[in-house]
Amino acid sequence: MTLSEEDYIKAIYHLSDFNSKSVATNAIAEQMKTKPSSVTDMVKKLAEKSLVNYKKYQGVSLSEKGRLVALSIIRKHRLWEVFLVDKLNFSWDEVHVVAEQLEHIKSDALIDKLDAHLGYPKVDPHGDPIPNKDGVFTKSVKKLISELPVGSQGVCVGVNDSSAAFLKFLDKNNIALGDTFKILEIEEFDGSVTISTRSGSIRISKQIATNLFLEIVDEE
Amino acid sequence: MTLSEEDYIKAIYHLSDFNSKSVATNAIAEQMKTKPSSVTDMVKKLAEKSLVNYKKYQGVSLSEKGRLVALSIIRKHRLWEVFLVDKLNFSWDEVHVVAEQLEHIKSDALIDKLDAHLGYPKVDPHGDPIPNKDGVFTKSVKKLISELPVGSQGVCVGVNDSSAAFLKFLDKNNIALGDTFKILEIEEFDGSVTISTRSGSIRISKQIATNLFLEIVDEE
DNA sequence: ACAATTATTTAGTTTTGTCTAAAACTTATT
DNA sequence: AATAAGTTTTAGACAAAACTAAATAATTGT
Repeated sequence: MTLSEEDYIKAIYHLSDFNSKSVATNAIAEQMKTKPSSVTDMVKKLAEKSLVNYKKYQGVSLSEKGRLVALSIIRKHRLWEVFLVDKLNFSWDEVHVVAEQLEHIKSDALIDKLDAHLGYPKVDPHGDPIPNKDGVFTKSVKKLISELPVGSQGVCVGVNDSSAAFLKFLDKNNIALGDTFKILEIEEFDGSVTISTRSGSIRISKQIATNLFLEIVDEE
Repeated sequence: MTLSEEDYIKAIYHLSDFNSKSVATNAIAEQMKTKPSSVTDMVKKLAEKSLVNYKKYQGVSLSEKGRLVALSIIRKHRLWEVFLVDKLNFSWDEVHVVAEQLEHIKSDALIDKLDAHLGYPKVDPHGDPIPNKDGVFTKSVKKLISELPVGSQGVCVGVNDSSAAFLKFLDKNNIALGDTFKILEIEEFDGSVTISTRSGSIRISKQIATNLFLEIVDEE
């Protein structure tokens, strides 16, 4: 597979909502920052290799084979992201660009050994699940802390309120994107929530709980 | 720089004996497994970008700019090799192919952090020196153990005698390519040599000393 | 010194992935 | 149901990096 083919497969997979539903030529063109005519050409080529299902004017969907290719690229991307954050001390938000390059390195042995070296992680630094060798992975959902039951665990991946004041509060309380939290207790009375963080457990108000998103990986 | 351009620069650097001397079109074609006419085209392009000095029919040499590009690629290649062997437990001889891909990843931050993660290694698993950010590196030489004075230190990189018997002997004595040895003592009487290995020190006969190559990095 | 050999370059194609412009098809609107 | 608007495909071209075949320069042997 060429680099360009891999990028198209990945784009189609993302646009089809991680599923196999049909995607429009224009949508792919926009995603890939290219023109619709170029997309048509490439899609024909991918159809030749039976990586996608394609009928003129009817949109494109990944074949099973194509879906597995997409998942293997995503597996590589997310493992490299874990490596960059855990081992090389990159920050949460710097890793994507580099991982976009690393995901194209061709070596099964490399990925197996990297996986082992990282301790077989289940999620990447953004809380997204890492498919295994066979493309099996747990779905994840993004939810506000206030929507979750006691016992849930996930990676903090975003804020609703991006005001300076709120971000300052998070900083003060040692809460950063990429941190893993577990919900320990929910106070009926005022809706405040006790969560465990790396540095012990803290209680956050309902207001804060409705402004912090966690990425939750379903139990398997 | 494109991938192909980087590969040409690297080939020219190797063919010019890690120097800036002139290299023949045919030699490059052979190294790159391509045709001389393709080389001419690419060399013109590299000359445009003043990465090489080129006059028709006169061969090619790297410019200072080109030499620095070559050294930065080699730096990346060798750092990745150290990573693959030290961190991912690849064996000595499997790493080259993978490193050939990894060396093209574009990110200065990545290489800096990788270097730090590896503890700023001076040599790769084959005993070859790793250039620093500015392209400065210590020259290395390959010598038989029997040619070296007491105190020398280097990485075992090859054998003269590749008979099964000799290789079996090495295995039995826990000597493998990629190991670092130091010469502790040379016995005048019979030319036998005491060397330190990972698992203590051993004495090897003159015959063996004349059949094992070490890669020695000059003191700086 | 000149012919023969070898090395190098030129000229013209090929392939991959892109582009523009025009044509063909769908969908939405009235 | 007809047309307008939007989407997708076709046709023809281009740039990068390769190739083949032919032409030209350099080197070597006698």
